[in-house]
Amino acid sequence: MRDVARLAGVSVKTVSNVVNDFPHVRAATRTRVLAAIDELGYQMNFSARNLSRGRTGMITLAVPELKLPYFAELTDEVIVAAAERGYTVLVEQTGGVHERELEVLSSDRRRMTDGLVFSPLGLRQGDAPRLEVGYPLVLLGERALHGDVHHVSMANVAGARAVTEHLIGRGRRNIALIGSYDERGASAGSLRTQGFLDALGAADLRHDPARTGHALEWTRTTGADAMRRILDAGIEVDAVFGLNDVLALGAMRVLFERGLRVPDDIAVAGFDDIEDGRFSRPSLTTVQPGRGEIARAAVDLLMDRLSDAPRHEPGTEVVVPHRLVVRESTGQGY
Amino acid sequence: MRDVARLAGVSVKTVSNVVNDFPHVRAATRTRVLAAIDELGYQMNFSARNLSRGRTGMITLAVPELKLPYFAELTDEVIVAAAERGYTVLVEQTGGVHERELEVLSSDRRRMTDGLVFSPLGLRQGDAPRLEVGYPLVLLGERALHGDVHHVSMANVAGARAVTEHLIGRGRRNIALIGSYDERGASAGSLRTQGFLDALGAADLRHDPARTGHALEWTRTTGADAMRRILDAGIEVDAVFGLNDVLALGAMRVLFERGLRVPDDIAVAGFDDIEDGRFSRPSLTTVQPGRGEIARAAVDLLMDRLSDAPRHEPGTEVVVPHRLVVRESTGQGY
DNA sequence: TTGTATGCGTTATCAC
DNA sequence: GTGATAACGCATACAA
Repeated sequence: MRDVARLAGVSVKTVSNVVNDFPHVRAATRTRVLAAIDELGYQMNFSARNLSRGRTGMITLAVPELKLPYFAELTDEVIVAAAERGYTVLVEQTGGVHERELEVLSSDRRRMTDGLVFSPLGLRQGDAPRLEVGYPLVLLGERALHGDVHHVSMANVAGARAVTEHLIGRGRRNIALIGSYDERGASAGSLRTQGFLDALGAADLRHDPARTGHALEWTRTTGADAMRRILDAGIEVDAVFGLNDVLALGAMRVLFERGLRVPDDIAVAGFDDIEDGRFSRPSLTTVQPGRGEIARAAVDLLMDRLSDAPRHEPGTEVVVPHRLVVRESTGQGY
Repeated sequence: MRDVARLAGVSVKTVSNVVNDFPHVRAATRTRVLAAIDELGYQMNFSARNLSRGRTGMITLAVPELKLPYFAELTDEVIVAAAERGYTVLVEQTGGVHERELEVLSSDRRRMTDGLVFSPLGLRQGDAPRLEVGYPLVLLGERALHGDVHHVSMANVAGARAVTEHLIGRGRRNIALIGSYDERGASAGSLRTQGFLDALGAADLRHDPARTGHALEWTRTTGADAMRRILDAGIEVDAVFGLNDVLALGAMRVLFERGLRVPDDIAVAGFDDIEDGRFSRPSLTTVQPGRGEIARAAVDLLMDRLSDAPRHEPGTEVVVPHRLVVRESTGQGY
């Protein structure tokens, strides 16, 4: 930059002004500086700028696992949303493991960025104090965890209730629940379970715990395993609600292996609306949680906290509405 | 850090030495410094370190799209491999668009990191000069593009040939090819197409171009579209080779919609071994390209180029072996 | 509108 | 082994 200044016959300050296009620079001067920059092939040093400014222009996104389609699609959208605002995203994978989630909150790597968008899985009530971090943080999930942190949440209860009501409306009475694990707290799992139970209650149905297939991780494999356990127990089942799509897809695979027809014998529904569900056989009924809006809202909230004049109160919560997507897996047969 | 030094009664340099655990620090001094660090809750400023060291400890990974399962899984593994070596990954999405791929090579965002692992899609022969970048670069794909750049490639030709031979071995003679688009160059598409044609040639079979379903993007949607076009043309087909798994899954979905049985009427195979293929109905025969090894090799090569004493020659190529994975979609029926 | 001087927090180069 | 001091390259008061 010093060289550029010399060549253009101006001071470093002026070059800096041009590069950051400050308002008060004479057109002639600017042209001269730009020419010099071009001639010397000058490129700004970000480390120096970051040191001086005290900011990095990067944010961290922490998700359980990138290979889970929901988080891959979410990350995609967060990257795009951040890019629109001139920010770069650094992706962190926690595996949904409690210890590693806490670690992310205070890790060195996190400190290389200006803020964090965090999609936790294993965080518990007792972890609330750990969320008292000294940097901009936006949580993806329910607000129950901590009052002063920005939250972006999806309509977990309402969505699960809607899809369950849909199953009931299709005449199903013995609905298996795949994926439930920790009923306490405000995890997506417990909230969706809540919505599920609400719908059953409203229809005067009781949920037989034997029709619950637990799954610590939410993957196709664990969904398949849970489905197998339920079928092996010999309990009557005429529908399956997977707490997310991959669980449902894993379950559906097992139904196929056991020679059960979907939806004729057993209807299946999931949650998340990942792309696979549109092409599976049969295609999967699900809840579209508004992934795009979530990503955008999260980045917006973080940008707001990063700005020097935040508009949002601490602990702002944005709830994104859901949409029920009915497909073949709960259809009339095919 | 200055405060820490003062509290510990040592110089800044000594604190720096302790933090970077340099060899020559007396144990007593180290303890004292660590105590001071702890008491003051000192945390190092990365921007300052980066400026001083001239490195950032971050690398960029550029992929077409994160929501494509193959790249999601690849990114996952690259992040893990980089983390093992103390590096953080910054993910860039090119959409596979030529212009944006060129842009990534010289973008400001790229310059925030020490190097680039790049998985191009639309890069052409003529772009070779653009790969003459002044920073460590590792390309994922064939070496044809540029001689002096490190490459990590999968066994595209051999893998495609193996899976095609498998289809022929199952008695299939009229194999449709889904996804071929640009036959020139050394893209994954043209190489896999090559392997496909090699296998046919070796079996004295000819490929009817009418059985080729072009697809610019490789997604489930484009795979489905291509399959529809082939079926609508009324050409005889007893097998389908999707140039990757999502194309094959999209095609399989269409076969299902048309009432064709897989594999009885039409066998289907793909390439990539993404997780979906293990749970699809039927499960998908495919080629496992060694994704984990690719990620690790790429990061290793980049680390080597980043080190002050590189062991590898410029233009080193690592070829990762493939493995054929036979599943239901080419089985004996089910 | 533009220039000068100083600070940002570390690492590196020397002496000691 | 440890300390003083100069870069590192840019931003920002403040002065002109």
